[in-house]
Amino acid sequence: MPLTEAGIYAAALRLIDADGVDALTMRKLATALDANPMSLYYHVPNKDAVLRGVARMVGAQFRTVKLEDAPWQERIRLLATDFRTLAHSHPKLMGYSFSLQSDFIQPDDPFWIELTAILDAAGMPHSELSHFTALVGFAINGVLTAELTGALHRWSSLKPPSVGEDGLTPPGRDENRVFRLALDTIIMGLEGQLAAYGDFQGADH
Amino acid sequence: MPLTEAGIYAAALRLIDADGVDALTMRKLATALDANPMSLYYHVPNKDAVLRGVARMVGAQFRTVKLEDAPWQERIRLLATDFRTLAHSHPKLMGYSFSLQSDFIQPDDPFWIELTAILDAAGMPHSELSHFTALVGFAINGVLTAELTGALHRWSSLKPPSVGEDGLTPPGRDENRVFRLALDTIIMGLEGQLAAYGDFQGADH
DNA sequence: GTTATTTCCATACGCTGTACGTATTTGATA
DNA sequence: TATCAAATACGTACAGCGTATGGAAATAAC
Repeated sequence: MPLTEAGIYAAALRLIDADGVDALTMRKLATALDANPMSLYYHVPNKDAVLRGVARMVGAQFRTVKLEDAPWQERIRLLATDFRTLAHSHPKLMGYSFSLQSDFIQPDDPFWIELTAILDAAGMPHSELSHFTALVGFAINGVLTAELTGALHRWSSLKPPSVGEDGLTPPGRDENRVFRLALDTIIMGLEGQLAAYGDFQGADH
Repeated sequence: MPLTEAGIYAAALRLIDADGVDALTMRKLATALDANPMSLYYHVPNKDAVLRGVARMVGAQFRTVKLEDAPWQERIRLLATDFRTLAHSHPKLMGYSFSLQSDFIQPDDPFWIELTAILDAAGMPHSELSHFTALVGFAINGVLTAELTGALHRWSSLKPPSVGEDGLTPPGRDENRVFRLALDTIIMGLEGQLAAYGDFQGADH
């Protein structure tokens, strides 16, 4: 099978999923493709481009069910959990990609388009739409990244230094709960913001 | 001047601030310290430890004014903007540190302690305290990281694909505004959550 | 002065990304 | 089918990386 750009990205993704981003090497990648290391460079300018390409590829693969009739809160919840599922299927990549150059998601990717559409449908003023889209997207990404690196679990099961001794961390899937909590909190915040804009518009007109 | 662990971290921080994390090399670091590369290894186990050490060092240096009397909303705002200032003074480090291993901030660092105290003072139930502390911290971190990598600016000044044509992005300091917006939204969300717990408690007792 | 301990360094190894030049394969044209 | 040009693949080589290992130099203790 001949070398292709997409094939290189796919093989790189497999290696990253298996051993992490740091373990990815042009030589290992070539071996996995049964080729010479230098052969890759005809299809790809350098290693950085491979990583960006893999990130772009995964981000673009994202699909979500569109529920145009459901209330926007529900649509955001669904979008976020779908995105979370995607991130969970490539955790090693996500950790790298989000924080280091943050082009895991591109403006023309389904995630962004849908999030923009949802906030628009929620009644967000157009002048603020991109701001809030960015804000919500990156806040979710922050929590999600923390979850994937294990940080969220470590922190959220932390005893406050000198507060209470009661309430031992209950067993069970804690991270699901914290992510949901984050989502609910952001959504509540959005509701507040939208209400404020509504009031303003109501008072103005 | 003899080599010390703290001195190594300090020099590494200077190099990172100047040229970025990727450009940091044990050899360059040694040169900056006027020493042999291998001499560093007596004080530090390996390069990864250097990066973690630098991150820890900066995170621990964080200081904020404590306004115990102010309303918790104001205290969070202050804490977050103080943290943002710190992050802005070492942007290259922040981008790496947060997303890759996320121990920029440790549980015993002032940032975390103060954030926990604020949420506690706000009336957050102790059983949820660490969850919400983590959630708020990582959401803020997400937005902040996006700001430092330039992603926040790129995204928030993005025209929605097929929505409106009016409302050209006004000039001026846009990022300040988006960060503030994120903060306000999260705070509003917290208010909603706290109100819900309050209602529950009121109905229960 | 002698010894013990801490601190530093010289050499060297395996590995990395990739510049550069060349071989090989493929496809078109005659 | 023979010829040639373009597309694709590879071999060699180099500078730089992190750091294992063992010995030198400096410092402290007696």
